[in-house]
Amino acid sequence: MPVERVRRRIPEATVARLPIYLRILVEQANDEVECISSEGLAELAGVNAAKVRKDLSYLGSYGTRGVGYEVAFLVYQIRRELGLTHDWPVVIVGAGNLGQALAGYNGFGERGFPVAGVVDIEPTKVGSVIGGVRVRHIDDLQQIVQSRRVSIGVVATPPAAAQDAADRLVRAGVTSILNFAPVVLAVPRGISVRKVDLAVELQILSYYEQRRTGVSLQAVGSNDATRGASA
Amino acid sequence: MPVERVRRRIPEATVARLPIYLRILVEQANDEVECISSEGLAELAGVNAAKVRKDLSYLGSYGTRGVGYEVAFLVYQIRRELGLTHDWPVVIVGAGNLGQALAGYNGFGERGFPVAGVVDIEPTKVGSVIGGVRVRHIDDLQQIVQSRRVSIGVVATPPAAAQDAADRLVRAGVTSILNFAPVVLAVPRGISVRKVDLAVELQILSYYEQRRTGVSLQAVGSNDATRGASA
DNA sequence: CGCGCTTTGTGAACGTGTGCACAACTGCAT
DNA sequence: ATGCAGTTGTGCACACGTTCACAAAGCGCG
Repeated sequence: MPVERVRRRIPEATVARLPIYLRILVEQANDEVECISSEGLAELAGVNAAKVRKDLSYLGSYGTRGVGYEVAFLVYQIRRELGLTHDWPVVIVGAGNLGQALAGYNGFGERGFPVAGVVDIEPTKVGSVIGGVRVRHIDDLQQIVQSRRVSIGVVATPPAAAQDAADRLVRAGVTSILNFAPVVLAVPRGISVRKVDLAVELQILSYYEQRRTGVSLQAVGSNDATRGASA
Repeated sequence: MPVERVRRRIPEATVARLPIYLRILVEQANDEVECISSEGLAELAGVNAAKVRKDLSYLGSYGTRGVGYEVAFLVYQIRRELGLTHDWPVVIVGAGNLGQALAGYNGFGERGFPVAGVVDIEPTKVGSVIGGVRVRHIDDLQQIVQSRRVSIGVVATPPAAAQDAADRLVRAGVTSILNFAPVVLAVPRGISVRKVDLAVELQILSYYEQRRTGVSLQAVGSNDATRGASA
């Protein structure tokens, strides 16, 4: 086997599922489970077993036929592939409702994304402490990004301010943005943007809801959520 | 032309984009724009013009060749298709950080998803008022859902409580769930679930971030976010 | 040591989504 | 009227993602 194989490209759909597998595997490890089959992991992740196997096969052949996958080893491999071997500090722009909730959400830090700073453009918000972090003025953005080596920025501003926030993040040197504002951000080539739009999610649910009650059809859609058989 | 055509199925990918188009079209209407071309809409939405045309064609042939689409009419048609002709009250389970932020976020109500109630299992949280809504005990869930005809529930609890929250929502009569907890929910067939997992989004960004810095490749992935050319 | 049970890894078929390219059509100018 | 410039609607080819189905391979037992 080659010592360090050339970096293979992993399909986007798979990349989006790896974090789910990872979370489940970590839970299993905490429960002292040492080995898991594709079937078992699939059940917990709410997906097809074949999909799990194909997804994991992109990482390499890390399973044992007739046995399954060693949990701890898989955790290590997925972490490695996702670049989670070290922390990624993030900076949050916008100290409103959402920004505060995000800063106060411990899940970020726990999962390797410590909040390096929260900034706002409003002088009245500057100075207050949320989630153990003092809010600073947006003019300090560059300083925070550079001194803390931040490469991920979170936009949690009102819609009208979002593009400006993104521009400032990019200028400060951030190369990935998670956008919570209901706005399509324009960014230079090479900058990754992902967006989370709560209203959009609700509207999608509304579509299927309406469809269900409208006619006697129960075709139900989902992103990649489970439709299990429990209750 | 048939008076009321049988309900055609709209591809999931298209359903996910319609809310984006809708938001942009409403903004355009506010700016007194009366007519827009697929090209123009595509630019604003950060997608391909052919995709816009194909998406809109699922609604029917509502454009005028050589001219474009009448903004107001399109807004009406998309609203109708998404089931946004009436409000969809939502109930939020979990009055922690996130639940409070969601309840206080006006964007929900403005976009047709008024918060019918916030519930928590913790008696100490009950009674406080957030976002103009008084937090009630989770035992009141059924009463809220039925009296206010809620069909959409939002799970904003800690991970360990999420499945229980979902079970209660389903028992109370909710048929769609938006899940913010980092947990794969098991629900009965026929219930729609969508999930928003902040840590997962960050981990996906981490993957591309790592890849970028690791080797000289700039393949950049995104959900359906734009990669515009501005700055 | 060999046999049967289990589970992986993956080729191949299928389904969904994307984007090009162009015919069909509209509206305007002449 | 006629032609021309502009834009839609869509057939088609291709890319991507999912699922099936099965050979290859490990494990344990007699």
